Amino acid sequence: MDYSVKNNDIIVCEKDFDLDETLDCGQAFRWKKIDRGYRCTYEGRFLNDSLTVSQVSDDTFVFHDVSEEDFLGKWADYFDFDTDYSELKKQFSEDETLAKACSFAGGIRLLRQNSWECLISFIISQNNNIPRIKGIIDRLCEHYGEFPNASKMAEETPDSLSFLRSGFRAKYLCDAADCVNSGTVDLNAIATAPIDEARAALKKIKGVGPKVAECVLLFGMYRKEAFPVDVWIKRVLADYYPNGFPEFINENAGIAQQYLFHYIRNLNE
DNA sequence: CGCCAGGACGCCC
DNA sequence: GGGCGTCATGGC
Repeated sequence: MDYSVKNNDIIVCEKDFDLDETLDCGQAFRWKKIDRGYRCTYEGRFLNDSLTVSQVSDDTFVFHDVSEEDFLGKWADYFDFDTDYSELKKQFSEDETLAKACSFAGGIRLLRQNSWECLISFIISQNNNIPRIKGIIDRLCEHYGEFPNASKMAEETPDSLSFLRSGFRAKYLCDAADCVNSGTVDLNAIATAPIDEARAALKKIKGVGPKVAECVLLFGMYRKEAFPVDVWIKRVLADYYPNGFPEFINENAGIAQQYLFHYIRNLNE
């Protein structure tokens, strides 16, 4: 990653990065499209932080009103600028289907998000659509003035969460808050635990099944080997990989999954 | 009106 | 252990 400081902004030159594809592909739900780019109102990976970022050309990005220290210490990490996606996609492209997926939506990057926020977000995501997921998370943040931590949410009951209009998921959110707040589920420990152990630990939370657990591992714990399988990916696996997913992808299967997901969903458009 | 949305649960056999 | 109805809510 190449960057320079200009007034109060950081100018980043980075290939294989598209803001729309990365911030609106269903891995994060709190980035809002505004006139000059995107804004995350309450928190990115970091409590009570905010950022406005915009893309001004194919490979040029402006991080507005950010100190060099904050950029290097927070946002460069959040946007995974240490990873060479060009090299990654080169590897992926040895596979025919993935080659197509990479050239279709090659600007997606895996965000390094907060694990707790991802847990809550993907519990909300079950049997739901993206606009409504965003709406529920909006109301959650608005209610507290920020994305609430587990301790705050543990004070709630399914009834007191009715303002969310999250339906049957409210009781799941309460259980998640209880588990994390009481220490029954230790997200930091899970983040570095062996992957199967981590999956089992997450699934102790009510409303967390295989798909949600995998999303929390991938999007909230940067476990790149995690591979969320939803109806779309099921379709990809059945149609293009009847003999199984290529093994050389395994350690980065989650990132490959992102390209495939975006590709298959837009295939008919 | 019915159908669907990046699923999980409970119950069935 | 796989198959299926059910679960709230809102957009189309």
